[in-house]
Amino acid sequence: MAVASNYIAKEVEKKWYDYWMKNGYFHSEVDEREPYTIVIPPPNVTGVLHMGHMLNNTIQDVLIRRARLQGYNACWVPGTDHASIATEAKVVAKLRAEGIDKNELSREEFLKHAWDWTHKHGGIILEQLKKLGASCDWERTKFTMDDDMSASVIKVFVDLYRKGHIYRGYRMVNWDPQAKTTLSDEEVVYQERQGHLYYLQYRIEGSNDSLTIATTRPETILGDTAICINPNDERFTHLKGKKAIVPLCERSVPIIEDEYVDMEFGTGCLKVTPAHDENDKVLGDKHNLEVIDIFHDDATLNSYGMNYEGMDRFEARKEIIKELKEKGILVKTEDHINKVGTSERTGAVIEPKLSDQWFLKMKELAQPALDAVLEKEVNLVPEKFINTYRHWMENVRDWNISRQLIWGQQIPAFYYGDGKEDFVVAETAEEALELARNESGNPELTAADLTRDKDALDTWFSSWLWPISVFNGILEPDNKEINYYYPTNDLVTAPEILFFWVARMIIAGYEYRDQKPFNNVYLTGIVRDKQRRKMSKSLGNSPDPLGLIEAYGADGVRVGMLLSSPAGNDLMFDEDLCKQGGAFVNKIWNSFKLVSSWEVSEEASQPESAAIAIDWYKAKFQKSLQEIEDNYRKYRISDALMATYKLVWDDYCSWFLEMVKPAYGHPMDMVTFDAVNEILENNLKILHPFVPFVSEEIWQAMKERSKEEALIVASWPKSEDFDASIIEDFSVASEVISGIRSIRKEKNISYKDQIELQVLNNEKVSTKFDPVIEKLGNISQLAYTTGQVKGALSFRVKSNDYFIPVAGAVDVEAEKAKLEEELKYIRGFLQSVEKKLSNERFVSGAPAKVVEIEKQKKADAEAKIEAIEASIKGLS
RNA sequence: GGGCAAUUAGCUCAGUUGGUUCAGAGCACCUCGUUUACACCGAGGGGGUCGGGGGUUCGAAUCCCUCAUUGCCCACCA
Repeated sequence: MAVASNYIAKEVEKKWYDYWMKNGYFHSEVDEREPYTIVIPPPNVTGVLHMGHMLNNTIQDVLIRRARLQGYNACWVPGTDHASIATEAKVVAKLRAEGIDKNELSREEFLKHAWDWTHKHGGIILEQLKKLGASCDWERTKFTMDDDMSASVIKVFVDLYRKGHIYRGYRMVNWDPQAKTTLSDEEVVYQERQGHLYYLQYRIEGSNDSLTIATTRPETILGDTAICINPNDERFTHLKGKKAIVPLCERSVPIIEDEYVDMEFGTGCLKVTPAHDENDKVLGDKHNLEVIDIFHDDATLNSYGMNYEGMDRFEARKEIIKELKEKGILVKTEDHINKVGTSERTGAVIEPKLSDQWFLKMKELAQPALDAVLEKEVNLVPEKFINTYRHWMENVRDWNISRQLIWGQQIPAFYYGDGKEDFVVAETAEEALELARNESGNPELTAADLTRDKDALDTWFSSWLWPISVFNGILEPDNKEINYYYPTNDLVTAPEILFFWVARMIIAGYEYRDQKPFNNVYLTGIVRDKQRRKMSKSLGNSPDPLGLIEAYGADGVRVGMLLSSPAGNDLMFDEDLCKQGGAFVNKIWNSFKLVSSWEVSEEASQPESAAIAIDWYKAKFQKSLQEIEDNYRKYRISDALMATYKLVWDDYCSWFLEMVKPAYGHPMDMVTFDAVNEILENNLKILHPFVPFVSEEIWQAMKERSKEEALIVASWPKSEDFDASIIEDFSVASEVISGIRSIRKEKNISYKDQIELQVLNNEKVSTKFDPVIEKLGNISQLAYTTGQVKGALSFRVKSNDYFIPVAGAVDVEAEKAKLEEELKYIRGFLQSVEKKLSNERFVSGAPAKVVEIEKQKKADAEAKIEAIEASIKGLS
């Protein structure tokens, strides 16, 4: 078969991806084989591929391809997430650019725009994954807003409500004023910002006295409903029971006492704003304080803002500071670093806000999920995340699941009256009406009397069902797919979403399947740049993944990603790694070109060197295979790759192929050729998970190949016992060859010129690899000698001396000096061993085995010294 | 403030229960090299008192204490 002379990744990769797709190799159906399942962490439907996805999905593809080769029914379910807040924000921005205000649209109209947007931009990311080589079962592609997925979410909501796990409550929540929705605690990112601490003077009612409080948010004084002091603070005893006047709005508020107040901080006086601070809310509840919310939903001031009404909170802060300064109320200003909560999605500064929201009680639900991880039912890789997981699960707080958004599953709660509690929860409007009639005692209610809750559910409230709902296990809990594929095997994701997603999937798994959702969770690191900065769009430090694939090939990029990514450690991404990956791919390709260039002849007989090489490589392959298997078992993917890399590059290319390479102009014998092809096939199998494209290309181009039609569905090599002694022998032989090389180099003897090699064999053991040494050293004759060879250059391997006669070029003194130096080193070594052995405490304290080893070392050293001394004698 | 990790060659990292092969790998670097696949190559080489200090032990990169530095998570005192 003709083989292209240059490896062009781009053409090759497209060709084989299409071929795999056409033949349905990625597709899985329930059958009698054991399943191996991965569900993809669904990326944002309108997102584009970033380096984190590259890493993540490369690992998943390696795992799934290996499982496929091992004969499992491998199923990798792909899909996307509707990402309610992120997508809705994009749609709102797009509409705004077109001059359309979201608030003027009906729910249905907005949804139509959102779906249009989703259809237009959705799925780009999945197409990008194909370029990477991801062998997902595309026929199973799911979207968290698919009808059945949404139905599952609604069913679960209703079920949890009826079980009493979901409640509606008026709580302090994280409010994103830009998206005008609440966020869960996990969606708030705290950032350190340089701010100020403002000292403000409050008058004491009915006196000329005043007190000073410190605040970082002076605009919130308009919502103050108390001043709080520590009852133990003697500085303020005289203020007890009095009232203070809030500046600007001149409201009279009580001075309350609570030990919560830190006497050391600021002035020891705290202003209490229950509507805008969680801790103040707690104080407010405890002391029955009035709650004054001074903001609109978009964080502009409302009527409590007086003449600042309608002004944005930050603008208002500036103006209020100005006014306070003018009026002499602002006593002083200090720099102060505070942590500001921001929205993970929009970046807006979060405003604590009181509102009616839906919550899921977590404590009880979390227990089985906590136990599962602690008892290693579910393994976290690396294990260090168990601690973090436990800490979170033990302190889990109720989950705010409602969002003031349209894009998402609408909460199935229906209001039938004016009261806060006049609602029912049901999967359908019909059912809701039925329930409402019962609850209200009014059989006259009609569908028109019901109003559905406007809020949508948090996106994670759909993703937490993902491993179940992709197999329709919520709606049809007994269907054959869920029973077959669930629990899945491995989940590969970023540690950032351990709580957002992983923990909640485990919770849902136990609640709805009474079983874990996956056996293992592989937590990848965060992809950072060389300066350890997290890769991000805003920093512009993230390379374009498709550009990398273009430049180095998908195989090259995959190798690059994996070369330095131990589980759980951040990955310092460097494009050079992709370059290295590309070089590896090229090496593989060229080694194949070499093999395919050989002429083969029925008449040729197998050289001894080739037979030995084959025996050796098979043993070496088995040894590496065991290492590789072990690395996979421990999820040390980069180590598995490195072991494969070294086996192929060093052992196969640098040694094996050189050993079996036929002499110039000579054909290769059939026995060797068949063996080389068999070896090549096995190499390709272990390479395939890492470099699927080039390996398939070679597989398909091989002249001699097995019955297996495609590498992607071939069978993983079997582990066998191997002969360790031949590997030992080889390592001696390779040292001998190195010795020959260095002498050739030293004396500038071309490899074209044959040389003689004589061995003074002190152990009287000949090496199996003599024919190999002869071939690779281009030795005309390898002879054994009983004495030192004069007029020759020499080197030593183990206790044997090797001599290469070189006419008139021997520097006896230099040779002698070399040996003397070696002698000196060994004597020093011997001394240290003897010292150890003469130490009574060592001999009696250490295990016999260890003492034995030391004794052996001593004997070896002594033998070596003797041999070298003999050599020196022989020289002169 | 609380908790958890980490600190080994210029870089990224291995080093399982303390003791053969324990000071390693890959890359980078330096020297040399057109030997019939590949310069995305080949052959050699340099480079670390295993963060500092102390302790346990016959013996410590490995166990204990302490200090330093870094990272992450949680909490969020105005």
